[in-house]
Amino acid sequence: MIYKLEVKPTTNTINVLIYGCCLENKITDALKWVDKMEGFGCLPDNVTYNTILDALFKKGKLNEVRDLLSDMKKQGLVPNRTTYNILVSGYCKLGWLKEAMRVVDLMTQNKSLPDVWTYNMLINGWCNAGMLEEAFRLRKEMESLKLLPDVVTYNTLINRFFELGRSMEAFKLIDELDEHGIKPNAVTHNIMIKWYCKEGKIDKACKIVRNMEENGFSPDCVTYNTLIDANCKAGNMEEAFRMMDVMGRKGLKMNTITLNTILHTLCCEKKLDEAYMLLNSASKRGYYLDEVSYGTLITGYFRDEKANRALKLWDEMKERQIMPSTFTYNAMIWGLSQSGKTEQAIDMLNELLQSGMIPDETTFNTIIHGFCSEGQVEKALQFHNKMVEKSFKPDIVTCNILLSGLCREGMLEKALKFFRSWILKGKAVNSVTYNTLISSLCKERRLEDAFGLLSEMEEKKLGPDRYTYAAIHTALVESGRLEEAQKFTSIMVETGKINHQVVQPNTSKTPEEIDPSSISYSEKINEHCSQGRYKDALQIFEETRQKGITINKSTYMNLMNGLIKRRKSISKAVD
DNA sequence: GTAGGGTTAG
Repeated sequence: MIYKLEVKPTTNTINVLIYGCCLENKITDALKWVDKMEGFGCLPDNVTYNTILDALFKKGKLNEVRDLLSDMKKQGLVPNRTTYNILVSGYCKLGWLKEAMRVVDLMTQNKSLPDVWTYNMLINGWCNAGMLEEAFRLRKEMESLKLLPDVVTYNTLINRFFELGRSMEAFKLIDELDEHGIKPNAVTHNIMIKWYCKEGKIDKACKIVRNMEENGFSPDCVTYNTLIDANCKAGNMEEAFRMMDVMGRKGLKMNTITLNTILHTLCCEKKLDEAYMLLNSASKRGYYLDEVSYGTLITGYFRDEKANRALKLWDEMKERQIMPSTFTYNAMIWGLSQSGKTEQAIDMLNELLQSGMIPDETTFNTIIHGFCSEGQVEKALQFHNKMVEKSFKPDIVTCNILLSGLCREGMLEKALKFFRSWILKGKAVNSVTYNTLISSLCKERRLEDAFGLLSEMEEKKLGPDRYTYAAIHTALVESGRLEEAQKFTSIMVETGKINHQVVQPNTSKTPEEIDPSSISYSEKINEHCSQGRYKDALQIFEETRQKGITINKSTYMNLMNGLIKRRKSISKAVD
């Protein structure tokens, strides 16, 4: 007998569904549910709209954010504090801080006063823009409003100091946490772990993991993903594999980020076929692929000069309804211009704009660079001017790209003119800017002009460095001014601008050289992996461990690949 | 376990 359940979904039920859709990046489905609500006799509320607004903003779909906001108002709903905070967060992530501050004004006018969340997002926004003074000013302001900074405020600032390499100040803030009676949390530990990994001090990072456990936090997916990535980047495949294993044993599921880390590592090792196979089998194994997964492989193909494969993958991604971010558009634009297809790259830019996304500095700089590499400096300049009219703000990178393009095409005078007007506008330059011009002047034997720029560079404390040195030294030698060349060298060495480093030959031995039996073990493991018999592969690996035999790097990669693919069966066994 | 902040991948 079949009973028809007389249960009607409520707004809350559907909100949960919508939230789930957004988590899976299926915003179209989420919007369909909003339309279906009325049929179920319920209406969307603030939670409904806020959920989708946040997802849209996170995907950079600004046009759709505006549309949905007006729909919301048509429904008679008034934005609440969370709505405003979503807007603040969205604008901050785009780096549109003026707009973010405007939303704060708006919320104050509408009596939804900013809270600790609002301030934390603003502080993060200003931190990302590199304006720490403003971030600290906001922290003061929040204190005066009796909004006490919390562990998130501290984590934001600590992380930023680490990212800027100002670790002393970061550690000072960690001490300050304690003084204010705020307990560091798992994120605080993860931030420190990331810092040590970045410094190449993986042993210290592991010490923090132990501290973390002593403080009552168990390492989470972020912790392990950080360690896996750091070990992959350092070439410690054995340790990376071990971390993946530990992660699984602790009942933590590898996720998209773990997968993407391995995909990236495979691409770096030029194992593109294996990366592609992993990408294809991953969704069957219960992973969500995202645009990062595709973008990683697309970049891998472009780097390997397989532009057609890259383009095919781009189409495949679109077919799967996975929407590329500006970052991935930039990767496509970069790849196309590297393959001599800068005009096609411009088509990509138009597609980006049509889909309601916002290009960034990298987008424009990549195209300008593309024209320059094709030797079409005039086109690069035209494009630059056209984009400036459309409110593109050229940065130091734009300047350096154009200068190097002009110099390479022998248009040194035009380059110098551009440089002078750039400085007159009060825009920043760096050592790359000076080195570009100095080496071009040197090549044209205009040594006195080069020296002029050299002293200008020194006045601004931008150098000289080893590139400046090489350019000037070569020019002096080639002009037969040997005495000056020698004098120049000694001054550079004495002032510590350059050092005569002796490159140590790499004497480290491969596992095969240490133990010939490692070859046959590696081969056996590889064979099992290629046939999908990961269990057998792991068993042999266990044998090598017990016998103290080292296997080679590429075999570890195969094992890691296998662990990723086995995820579903592991989690089933645990569940 | 219905919405918003800080940490991991390119």
